[in-house]
Amino acid sequence: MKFYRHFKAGSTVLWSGDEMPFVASVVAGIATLSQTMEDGRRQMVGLLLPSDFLGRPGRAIAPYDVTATTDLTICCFKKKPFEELIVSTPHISQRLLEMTLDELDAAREWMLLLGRKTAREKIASLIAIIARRDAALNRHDHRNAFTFDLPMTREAMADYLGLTLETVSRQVSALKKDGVIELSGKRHITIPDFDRLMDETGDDADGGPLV
Amino acid sequence: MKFYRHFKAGSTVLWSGDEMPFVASVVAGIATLSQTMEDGRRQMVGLLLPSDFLGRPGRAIAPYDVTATTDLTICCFKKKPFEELIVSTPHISQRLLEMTLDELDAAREWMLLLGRKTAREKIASLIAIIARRDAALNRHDHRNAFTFDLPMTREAMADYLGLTLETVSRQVSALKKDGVIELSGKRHITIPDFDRLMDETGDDADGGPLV
DNA sequence: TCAATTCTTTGACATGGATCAAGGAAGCCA
DNA sequence: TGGCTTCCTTGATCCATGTCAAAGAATTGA
Repeated sequence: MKFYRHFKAGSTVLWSGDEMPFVASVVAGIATLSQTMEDGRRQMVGLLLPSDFLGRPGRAIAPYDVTATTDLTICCFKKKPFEELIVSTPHISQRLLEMTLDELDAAREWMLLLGRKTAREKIASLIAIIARRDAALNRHDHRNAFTFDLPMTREAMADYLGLTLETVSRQVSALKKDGVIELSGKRHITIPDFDRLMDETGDDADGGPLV
Repeated sequence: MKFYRHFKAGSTVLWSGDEMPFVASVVAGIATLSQTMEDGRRQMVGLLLPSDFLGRPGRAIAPYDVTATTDLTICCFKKKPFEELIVSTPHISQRLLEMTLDELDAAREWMLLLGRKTAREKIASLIAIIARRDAALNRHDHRNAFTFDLPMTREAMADYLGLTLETVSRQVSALKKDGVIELSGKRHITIPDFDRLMDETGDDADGGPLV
């Protein structure tokens, strides 16, 4: 009923439209959900981190492409027994509800970004989200300068933000030139002043992204 | 524990940041969820139709502006007793989970629209969504020409689609000029050929929006 | 009936980001 | 070591959409 699967960084877990006889939970690594239009335009619509849930009780077909962006381990449950488990164990659907509501909030924050932010604000927002997540994981203090790696290519950033990779590259360079971020290599970022970065995101000082 | 509230079309149900001591269910009418940036840029992030749920167990502060776009009736439950109800009645959180997953799918479809579609595709998509909903409500057949009213102003369409109202107006005029839609007055639309409209949305023939 | 208001259309122009194109830098493996 | 390959940067140019402005419908209320 329960088994593990591993995927190499860059490989595809599921294609949109695939049969999907299980639900799963991310154990380690990062996966993305994305949609692709017929002519190749692609938009990332979700990010799965460890403990996040993949699939949906009562749905047999994957609605999105699922890609491993890092090496990935997921824990799969056959759908039938899982659906029975949900009915018999009320606590599970309550927990699932909590997680889904969090994802919905994240999706809506993201809609504001996609619909209304400038390219520069989009980049600053993404860097702030990643920085904040990293800070939470590693118990850094937001207020001090700190350093982390971007876990994605410029192209993946573009797919996330609804931009082209050229625009991503240009705006990252611009933020660097303006001293908002420091870059060493292509992926390694230092943020000298987190408040300065936040000013560039366009978000209110208070009600920033909920992710 | 349970009480009804009414709102006039155009009035605000809640401001983002408001205290929100209840959860609610839409009984009649349409409400929208939107976010506004400090400089006034606004993005609609959700649409509440009858039977949709508003609020979240375990959250006291509204994260979005909620606006009645038509006359609106909602049925409110005090939060405390509702939270107890969820724990004691497993079926409710299962139902809530279903609804939230549907909203999440809709939000992700919308993210593709916001991030990657052209203005023309956005307008066509919105008209198709409204048309499809109307067809479902009134048991029309998609295949024949049919007619309905846009339930929103050009400005609301712009907030929905991440465009300006001028661009909305221009693209509606363009679709009219090209014979994809017919307009009488500002809001009354006839679709002579639904497939033709679908071609303009940029969506695959099959896996169209799930809403 | 005539303002006054709100909603919408249309035009002229500006611009942010896309597109097209070239080349640099880093990693990989023979 | 050197040549692939992948990823990234930068420049030149174009165009879709935004911005600013004016005026045309439709609706409302006096």
